[in-house]
Amino acid sequence: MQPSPPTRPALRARYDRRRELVVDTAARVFAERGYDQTSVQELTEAMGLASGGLYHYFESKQHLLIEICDQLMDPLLEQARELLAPDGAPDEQLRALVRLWVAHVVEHRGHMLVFQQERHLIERGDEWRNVRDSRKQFERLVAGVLERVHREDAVLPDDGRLALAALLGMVNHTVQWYRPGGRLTPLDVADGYVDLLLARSAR
Amino acid sequence: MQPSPPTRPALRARYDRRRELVVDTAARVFAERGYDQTSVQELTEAMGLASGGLYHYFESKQHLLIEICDQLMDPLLEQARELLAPDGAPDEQLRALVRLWVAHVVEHRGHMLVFQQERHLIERGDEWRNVRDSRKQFERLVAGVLERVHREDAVLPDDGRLALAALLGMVNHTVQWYRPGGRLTPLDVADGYVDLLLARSAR
Amino acid sequence: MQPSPPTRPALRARYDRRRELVVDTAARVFAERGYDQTSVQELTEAMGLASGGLYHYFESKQHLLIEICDQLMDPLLEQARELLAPDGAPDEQLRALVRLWVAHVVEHRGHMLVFQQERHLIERGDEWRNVRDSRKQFERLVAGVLERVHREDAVLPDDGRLALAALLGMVNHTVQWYRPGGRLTPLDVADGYVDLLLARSAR
Amino acid sequence: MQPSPPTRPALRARYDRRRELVVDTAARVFAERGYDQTSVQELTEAMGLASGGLYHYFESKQHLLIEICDQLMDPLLEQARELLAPDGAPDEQLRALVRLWVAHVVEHRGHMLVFQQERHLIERGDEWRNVRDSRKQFERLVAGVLERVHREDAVLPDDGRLALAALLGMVNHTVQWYRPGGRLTPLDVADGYVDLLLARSAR
DNA sequence: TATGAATGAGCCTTCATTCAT
DNA sequence: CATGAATGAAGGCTCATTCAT
Repeated sequence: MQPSPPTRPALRARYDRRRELVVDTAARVFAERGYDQTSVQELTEAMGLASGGLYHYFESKQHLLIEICDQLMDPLLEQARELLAPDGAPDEQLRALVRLWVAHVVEHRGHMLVFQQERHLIERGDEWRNVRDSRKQFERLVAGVLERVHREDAVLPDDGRLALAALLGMVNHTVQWYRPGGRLTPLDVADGYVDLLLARSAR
Repeated sequence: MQPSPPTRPALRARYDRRRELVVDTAARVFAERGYDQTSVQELTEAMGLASGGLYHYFESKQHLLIEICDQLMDPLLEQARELLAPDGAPDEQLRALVRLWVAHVVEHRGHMLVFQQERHLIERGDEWRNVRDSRKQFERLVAGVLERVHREDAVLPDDGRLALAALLGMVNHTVQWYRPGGRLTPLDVADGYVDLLLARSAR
Repeated sequence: MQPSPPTRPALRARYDRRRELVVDTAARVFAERGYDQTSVQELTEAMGLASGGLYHYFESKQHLLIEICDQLMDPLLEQARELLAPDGAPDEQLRALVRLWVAHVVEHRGHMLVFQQERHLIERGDEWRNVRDSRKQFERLVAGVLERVHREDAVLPDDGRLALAALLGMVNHTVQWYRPGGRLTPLDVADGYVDLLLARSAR
Repeated sequence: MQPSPPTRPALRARYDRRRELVVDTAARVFAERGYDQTSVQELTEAMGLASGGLYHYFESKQHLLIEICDQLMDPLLEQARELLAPDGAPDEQLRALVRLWVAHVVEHRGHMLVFQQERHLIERGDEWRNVRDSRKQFERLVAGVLERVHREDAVLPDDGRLALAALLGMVNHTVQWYRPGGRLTPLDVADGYVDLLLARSAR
C-alpha cells in the first residue's frame, strides 16, 4: 500500500523533507553498493532510521528506486522542454540543452549511476513505464535538436543519428569520471562535447 | 575451492567447451536480468545443467562474473597492445584502435553490459583487482594514442583529456543501442566516432 | 555480524530470557540428534521460532554451539575457583570440588553431551580458543588439588597424574548414564568417585 | 545395494586389503574432523581413491561408519568372552579384562573416538542395532566380573554398580589423553585403573 | 511516526550418490 | 575396479516486509 503523507501542513513539510532525504541517501548508497547489494537495513542506517521506518515513505524498496529515477528524469525533461519551447538557432539550442543536461547529470551523480546500473530493471517491469517513457521522450528532444542542426548545416556525421548515440554516450558517461572542483566546470565539459559535434562547422 | 579442469586431453577439451558455454550463457543472462537478480537456478537452467553443476566450472557465482569481465578485457587489451606495438601515424593508430575496440564491444554485448552494470562490484573487492587493472591499462593505451594525435596535430579539444572521456563514453555506450545487421557496420560506427574526434583536421 | 541485544531495559530482559531458552533448547536437541544432524529448521521449531529468528540471538549456528560450551565451562570454572580460594585440607577440597563438578555436569546434561561430542570442533578453530582455555584451566585446578592430596598423603597412584585422567573420565562419563530421581543423588556419585581415589587412605 | 566382493581368491585378497585400508583411514579422519564434517571427497582423497571409488567397498557413508564401530566392538567382545570363559579368581579376571580392554582401545584410537562422538547416531537407527547390542553385551561382561569381585571381597563401593560406571568412564576416556611412547604403557594404565577399584582390598 | 523483533521465502552452496566411460 | 562429471535435495543464512508496541 502506498503510504499517505500527513495532511496537516506543518507535518507535511517535515514529512516531505525527510522523504527527500531518504531518496537522496538511497541514491548515494545504491550508487556505491548497488541496489540489490544494499539491504534495507544498511539503507535505513545511513538515513538514521530503523529498518521499519522506510515504509512510512515508500511502499517498497523498489518504489524507492523508481522514485530515484523519476527524480532524475522528470525535472530534466521538463527543463529541456522549457528550453526548447521558444524558437532559436539549432546549434545554440543544442549547446544550451547539453549544458543543462551535463549540469543535471553532474548534480545528480548518485541518481544517474543508479539509473545506468539498473538498466535491466528499468527496461522490463510495468512499474517502470513512466521512467522508460521519460527517457525516450528526452532522447527524442535531443534527437530533434540534432536533426535541426543537421538540416541547417549538414555538419553532423550520418545525418545526426550516430551523433545522437555519441552524444548520449558522452554525456551519460560523464558521471563516471567527472568530479566537481576539478579543472573543468560542467560548462566546459558541455561545451567540449558540443564542440566535438559541431567541429566541422567550427572551421 | 577452485575447481580443477581434467588433465586427460580428451576430457579437457570437453570441459573447456562447456566452461565456455557457461561463461557465454551467463554473460547473456546477467546482461538481461542483472547479476543479483539472476539465481543460480535460472542460470544453470539456461545452460542445461542442474544447479549444482555450475560448481564444476566455477568456485562461486561471483567468480563466474569475474571470468566474464576477464574474458572481455584481457583479449581486448592484448590485441590493442599488438596493434600499437609498431610505430605508425597517430591518427591511423587511433582509427585502428577504435575499430578493434568497437568490434570487440559489439561482439561481446553481454559481457560488456554486465561489465557496466556491475561497476560498483568491480571497483571494490580484492578479487576484482585484475579486472580493474586491465581496464586502467586499456584506458592508458587509448590516452596514449590520443596524446600522440594531439601532439602532432593539436586537433583535439582540451589536449586530449576530454576527448578521452568522450571516446570512452561513446564506444562503451555502443552496446546499448547497436544491433548487428542494421544500417551501420561496426566499422562505420568506429569511423564515425574517430571522425568526430578528428573533425578539425579533416578540414 | 554479532546481533546486539536491545538497550532498553524492559526489552533487554525479554531478550535475555529468550536467548537463554534458545541456548538450553539447542543444548538438548544437539545432544539428542547431534550438532550437524540438527538443522536450523528443526532447532527453531523446537524453540517456537521461525527459522530466521535464530539469527536475532546468534550470529551463526556455530556461535550458538560455542555459547553452549561457554555456558557449561565458565560458571563451573568460576565456582571451582571460589571453592578453592580459601586454604583447606586437600582431601576435603577434592571432595567439595568433585561434588560441585558432578552436580554441574548432571544439571547441564545437554551442554555436557554436546561438549563431548563436538570435541573435534572444539580442538580446532580459532573461535574455540576460549572454550579450550576454560577446559584447560579447569583441568589444572583439578590437577592442583590432586597434587596437594598426593603430597600430603601419598595416597594416589602414579603421583596423581593417572588419578587425574581417571577422575576426568569418571565424572565426564556421568552424563552418559546418570538419571536424576534414581537410586543415587549426585552427591552419592561424587562421593563414590572420591572414595575410589582416596580408598587407600580410607584404611 | 551392498557391494559384493570378488569371488576369485586372488582378487578377493586384494579387495579385502583395500577395504581394510578404507576403514582404518576413515576411522582416523572421522576422529579428527568428525563424521558429518568429513565429506566423501576428503575421505577418498585421504585413501587415494576418487570419490566414486568408496562405493565399491561400502554401500554408503553411514555403512562405513557402522563398520568402524563393528570392527571396534566385535573383536573386543569376542576376546573378552574367550578370556572369561575359563573359571578364575574374579580380581584376576578383572585385571586381565581391563588390560585387554585398555590395549584394544589404545590400538583403535580413531575407531574409539568416532564411537564416542557419534553416540547419538548409534543410539537411534535400526542399522545400529548390532553395535548397540555389542556394547551392551560387553558392558554386561564387565558388570558380571565386577559383581563377582564384589561378592567375593565386598571391596567395591555401591555393590559394584557405581564401580562399573566409573570403570567405563576411565577406560573409555583413555583415548582422549593416552599417547603411545609416553611414560606409561597400556598395561600400566590398566593396572592403575584396576588398583583404584581394588584399593581397599589392596591393604 | 518510529521501532525492531519476527517472519518465511528464497538464496548460494555443499555433498552423498549415481553412472557412463 | 576405478573415474569424475553430474545430479538434486537439503543446508545455513539473508533480507524485504509486517506489526505489536
